[in-house]
Amino acid sequence: MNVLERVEARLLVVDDEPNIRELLSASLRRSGFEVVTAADGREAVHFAERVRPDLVVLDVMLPDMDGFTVAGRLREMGGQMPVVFLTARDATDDKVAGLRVADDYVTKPFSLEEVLARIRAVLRRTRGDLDLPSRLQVGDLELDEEAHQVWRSGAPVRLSPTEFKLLHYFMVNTGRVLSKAQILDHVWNYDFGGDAGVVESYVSYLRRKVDITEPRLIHTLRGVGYVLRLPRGD
Amino acid sequence: MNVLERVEARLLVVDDEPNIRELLSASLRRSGFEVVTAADGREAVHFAERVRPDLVVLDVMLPDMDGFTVAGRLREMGGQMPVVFLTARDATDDKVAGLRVADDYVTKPFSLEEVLARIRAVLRRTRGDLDLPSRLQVGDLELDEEAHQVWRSGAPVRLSPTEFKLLHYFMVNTGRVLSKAQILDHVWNYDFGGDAGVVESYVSYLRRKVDITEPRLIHTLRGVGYVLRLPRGD
DNA sequence: ACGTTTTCTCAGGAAACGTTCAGCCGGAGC
DNA sequence: GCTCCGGCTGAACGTTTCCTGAGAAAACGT
Repeated sequence: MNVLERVEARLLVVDDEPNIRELLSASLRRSGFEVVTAADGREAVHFAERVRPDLVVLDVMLPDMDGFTVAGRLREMGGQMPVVFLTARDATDDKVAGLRVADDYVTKPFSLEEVLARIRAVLRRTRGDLDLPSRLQVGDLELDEEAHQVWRSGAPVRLSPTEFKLLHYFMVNTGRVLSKAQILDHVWNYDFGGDAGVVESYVSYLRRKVDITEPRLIHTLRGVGYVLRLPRGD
Repeated sequence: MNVLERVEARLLVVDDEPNIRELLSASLRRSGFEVVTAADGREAVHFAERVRPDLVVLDVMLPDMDGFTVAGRLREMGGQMPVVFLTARDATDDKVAGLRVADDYVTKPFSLEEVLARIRAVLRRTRGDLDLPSRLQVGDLELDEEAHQVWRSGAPVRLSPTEFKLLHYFMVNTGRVLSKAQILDHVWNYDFGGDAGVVESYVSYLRRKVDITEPRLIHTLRGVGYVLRLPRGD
């Protein structure tokens, strides 16, 4: 029922920066994953052998060995663990080429929603995991993650990338109150320095595009945050 | 059965200000938690190692080391103790960024109800603790903590943040008489300078919004305080 | 290189909220 | 029955929070 109370899968997170490592593992744990972390390639291989994760989140740049090398070792181990790479946005060509061996990749600085979406998509593909639906629905509002498309009352709605990510975050957390800080942390890149004002703007855009008809789904809770839900009368 | 007679969990409270430390630990003990306190980072790590708390309440600003550093040491210890940070409201950007690795955080000056709510929410998430229900019910009055919503006789009721906190405090203490001073201490921030008159106002607001129908749940005990309960065979 | 889309900031205005206070009410005690 | 006292509530105030439109800068597509 509640995404937060179920272990979706076991993940191995590999990054040498403690901040990124903790940011990711805390957030993934909150989303219901079981998480083991490693700080370099040696540790990564060691833990992968021991805990047999369902998926590995792997930074390309590691102090002791290349991320691709680590990925190779993991493949040699069998068990075909899928890999999601983390890479700098300005990666050089040879690195981009290497990414082809990955099941997916995310560029730094990322947003948590981005990473979560990729992880879920890969798990869906490799495990045929139907517990992770690609289509979300609340009332007559529908969102298809794979098709990257949204409908309200059957009519398609055009959203910008940020608007889409925000709506997706709302729909994954239907019925749960989200503070502006929480939204900022999940939908915007982790290096974003701005304040919560931008969240207000985007909520305003979203309402104009997908919440002009009754019943209203996006509700403001003054001094607390926002929540997406059907009004419950019963 | 009584929340006061059961040890809910073992907590470690870390703050260098003795006032805050005592305020928190006394209140948490009264709520059924087992509490150990520490005044700085060194002590915190030491006690965490010895008593293995289920959760750590950690001030970001400590005399010897940064709260995030302490949190890092705690994670290295394994056992994945969740951390609730305490921070000043006007925290600078880099500190806000650090808060993303926290399981939750509360800004100073806080109210005791706020801290308790966050602690319970985190314990619910990390331990799947169903002894700590997110939904409270007294008669036909219902309150959902997560959804931040209230119903009376099935009909949703809109409450301001203070009204919600006050009702929550009443419902957690159903059947127990609460003095105005007690209510002030728990629901309002600890630096609030006003008098108990504001409690009378808010009880009045609450009655108007959630206690207009029979049977009345909020009762005045002249010269003593208030109590929320079903009338017993009156 | 050009126009378009997207993202973010800012500021005005509107609404909700917190707090105080004064006048009223009703029960308790004399 | 009268007086006190504690409690109730409506009004008023300043403050906070939120919404939205306008605009600048960056990214994007052609």
